[in-house]
Amino acid sequence: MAQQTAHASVDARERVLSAAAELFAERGYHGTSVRDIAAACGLKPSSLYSHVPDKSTLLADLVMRYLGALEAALEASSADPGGGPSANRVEEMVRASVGVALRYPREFLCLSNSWTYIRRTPSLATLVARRDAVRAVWQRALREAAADGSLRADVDPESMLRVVFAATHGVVDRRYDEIAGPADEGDPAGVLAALLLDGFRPRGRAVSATVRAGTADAGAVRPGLAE
Amino acid sequence: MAQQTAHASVDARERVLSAAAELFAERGYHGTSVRDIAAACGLKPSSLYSHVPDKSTLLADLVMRYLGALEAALEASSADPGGGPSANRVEEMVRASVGVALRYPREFLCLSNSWTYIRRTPSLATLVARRDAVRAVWQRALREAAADGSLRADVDPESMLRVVFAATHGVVDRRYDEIAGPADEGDPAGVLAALLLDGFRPRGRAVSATVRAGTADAGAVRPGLAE
DNA sequence: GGCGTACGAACGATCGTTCGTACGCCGATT
DNA sequence: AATCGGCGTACGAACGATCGTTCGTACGCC
Repeated sequence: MAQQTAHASVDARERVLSAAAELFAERGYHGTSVRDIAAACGLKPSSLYSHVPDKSTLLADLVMRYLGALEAALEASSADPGGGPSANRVEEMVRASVGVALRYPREFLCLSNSWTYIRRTPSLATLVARRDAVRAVWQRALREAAADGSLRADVDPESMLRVVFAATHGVVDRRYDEIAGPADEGDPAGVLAALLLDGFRPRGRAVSATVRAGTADAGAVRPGLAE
Repeated sequence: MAQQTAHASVDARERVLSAAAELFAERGYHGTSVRDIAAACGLKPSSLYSHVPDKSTLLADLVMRYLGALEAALEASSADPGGGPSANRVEEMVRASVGVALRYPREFLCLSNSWTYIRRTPSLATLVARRDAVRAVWQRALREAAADGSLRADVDPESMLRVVFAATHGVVDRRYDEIAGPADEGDPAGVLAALLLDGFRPRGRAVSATVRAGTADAGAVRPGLAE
């Protein structure tokens, strides 16, 4: 029972990564011990080090993976849309980014919550470079949209970018369930994109086809309140 | 040199609280040791326990203090504004909330980042109750505004509230400096309120008097990029 | 003289990590 | 075809460090 076939090798590392992602996302990097991670994938602590060199490297790898997915999604959505106002491209980018964050919620939370705990290693430099590249793509899109008048020009792009990233966090992080109510079960990416681009006030356009209904009247229910 | 006047007592506890707030905000709860806190206020670790019973209580007290300030600010801004669309009240509440977060940034970050680490004590129940009360105030305001048509009705209030809280975090947390660029130095509360209520796209109204200029053309500068 | 504060020393617990060892599988050797 | 060596993996034990916290003591001020 102790030794299994001894060649699950391929996904053994992956299972460690996955368990670490889950725990880091839920309890934070310093709130998770190596022993916790080992237990979560049915291993003893010392066995982890056959697959991973470090606790810190574990975190760095998760962030690296997320950045890869984000870059891929942004590459598609940030391509020049030909005609049309370039604010539409920004809207696509919001949708894409939130989509990636929802597909890799644990890795996203590792990045946004535990980024600063990654040890100062050569791979950190790579991480920083890729992160800055993502930021550059965003800033270019935002400035272009401000320039052609499809985005408001009275607010600097940095502030907009901040709101985009933070709001994405708000959609993904389950800790907001307790303070703001349950997450949207429909199309969170579309809802957020509509909310950010068009604002809370009514406007001509509406969120795609996902008309939210049945929630505005419940009033006293407040689900997910317990703790 | 060791013993000072022995009656700085009144603010001794306050200095401990303040040092803890600073460190918790910067490195997180589990990333901060009691010895770090002690060193930050020129004390030895054991001396802390003359002023504070627990590390966890320290965190709880900081959150409690923030909730108090938030309640006070919300009480003023969530009062019925008489005439006018009730979306204006929501805008006031955003301004007030961001204002409090900027006045107590460290306590705010303790709340948003380390909330889940507070030990299960009687005082946690109080904390949860007050947090839920704040949420109720927000939800009531959002529903009212949706009902009178001054807020869009195709997005549920929970999603809006999420965006408000998360965006507030985005304005306060310095970690966003690295990923989104430097924070707004003007009137962040007003900018965020305008951004959330009216959206990224141009609209008739503009952010109060703080016309942001000189940033939309710099293009290649990207300050605050280093790491 | 007592109260409030600060301290050094030390507690048990847990932290991340290393080491020596054991064992199943696979390719190469005889 | 049988054998063997080594590689990859898992483990128990233990390392030094650091964790949050307690205790006995010393000292200045009312």
